Amino acid sequence: MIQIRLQNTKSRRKEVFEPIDPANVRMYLCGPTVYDRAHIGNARPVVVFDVLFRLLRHVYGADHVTYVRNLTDVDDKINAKAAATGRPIREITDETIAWYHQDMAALGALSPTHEPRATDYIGEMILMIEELITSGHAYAAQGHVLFDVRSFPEYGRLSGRSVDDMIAGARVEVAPYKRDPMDFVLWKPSEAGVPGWDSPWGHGRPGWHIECSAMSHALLGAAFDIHAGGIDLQFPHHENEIAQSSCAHPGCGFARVWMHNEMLQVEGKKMSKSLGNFFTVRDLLDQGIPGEVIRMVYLGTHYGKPMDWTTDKAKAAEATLRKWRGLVAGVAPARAPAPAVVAALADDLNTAGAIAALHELAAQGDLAGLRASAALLGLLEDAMGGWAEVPEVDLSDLTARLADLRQAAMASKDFSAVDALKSALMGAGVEVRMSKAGVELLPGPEFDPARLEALK
RNA sequence: GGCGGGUUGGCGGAGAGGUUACGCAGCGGAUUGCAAAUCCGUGAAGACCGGUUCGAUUCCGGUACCCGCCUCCA
Repeated sequence: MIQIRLQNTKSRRKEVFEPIDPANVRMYLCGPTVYDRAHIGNARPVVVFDVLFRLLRHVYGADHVTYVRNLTDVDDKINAKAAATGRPIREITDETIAWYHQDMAALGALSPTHEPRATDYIGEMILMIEELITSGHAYAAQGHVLFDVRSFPEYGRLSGRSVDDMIAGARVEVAPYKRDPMDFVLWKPSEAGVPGWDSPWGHGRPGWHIECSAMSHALLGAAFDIHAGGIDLQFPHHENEIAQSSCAHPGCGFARVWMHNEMLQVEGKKMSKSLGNFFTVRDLLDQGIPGEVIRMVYLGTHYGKPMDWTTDKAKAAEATLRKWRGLVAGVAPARAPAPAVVAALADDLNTAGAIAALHELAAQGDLAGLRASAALLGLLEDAMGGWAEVPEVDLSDLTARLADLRQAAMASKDFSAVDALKSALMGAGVEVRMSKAGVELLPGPEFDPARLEALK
């Protein structure tokens, strides 16, 4: 059995991964709030932990891994969008979910085993909140239910801070009904026009954090293996999840390993709408950057480090993928990925190291191995290769013409006509290869048939 | 203010206490009418200051700078 080691945010250490049940390895990833297109920062954890999913399936068997990624379809941002556009909430969330599925599929992310929608688990959330009240970890006040952070001594452990530290320097929402400023909302009242459900505390809706606690419990149980997400979620979201789940199901342990990916920048700066460097995945796809290329760029940086999205990287990734796709075309994948690639991924998901190992395979000419290994990273798969296909064109006439011109030039020593045709061909994106053996023309990535017409 | 991450050759980006990362670009060569593609070869690094060590870019401490979270945002 391959030993997987993962950096656990909870212990701040790289630990040997030992599943609770090797026959059912369980992971949970915090998914999107569905009010708008996913931006490229949202997509990083999806791609990174898709590789983890693939690795776990490889090691424990495809039928022995359960991957849950939720869809948050109840949220004030969604409400705001509905109010601003006058559209029904369900229409907005359904549309956004469809976009999300398209965009993540374009990045080669496998579908999770389960994709629960928060609104389908309101009952479970209410039940969990009732348990928390009963056990003294939560209290109702003025239509709200709040989690009592002082009732959970470990609160703050994941993010390495104490409640007192946080209050000292933080801007916290002061509300008269809170016992402690750090107490957070489990349930809040819904005014007219805002989605709400009947509950023991009146008509209302859940707070943000409780959904993940309720859904992970429903689908993965009180204890599971891996909980992942962006580092920005470490506090407060994951901290609050731990508090809720640990108190609702004492002694179960909740998630064993917490994994967090670092943030993404664009050309060295924080991505933000105000800087004008804000991109959705769809923006990049529409610019003609293939999903596989975006994926390759993501995997070129270890997930634990900040990643910089640059157009240079996209170009480099595209060139590499094009080269590899050319090499493996028509080659059947080996039965198993190369040990070096598996070893790199098993070492805390070292995707950059794995890509280096792919380069080695390519250099050694182990194309079957390259293909099988790349698949573990979700690369070089048939389904994603459409972008790299060169158009089928008959260039035999032009090949013959160039060959004849060259033949004549060899005798006359005047190559001007040959060079003229050559540069015209290159201008049309045709790769021109001339050797002693003869002339060869190949459509390149920039191939433009329209420009070729002019040569006829 | 509190918590956390980062700083590696021209660029991107890993591992490892002592032995080539790797890729791109560059340079030299083969090949070519010239190129392209391909192949061979090659220079180049680890923010700064201390400590541990026979030896550190790798471990420890400090400094500087950058970034993130603590607040709706990933």
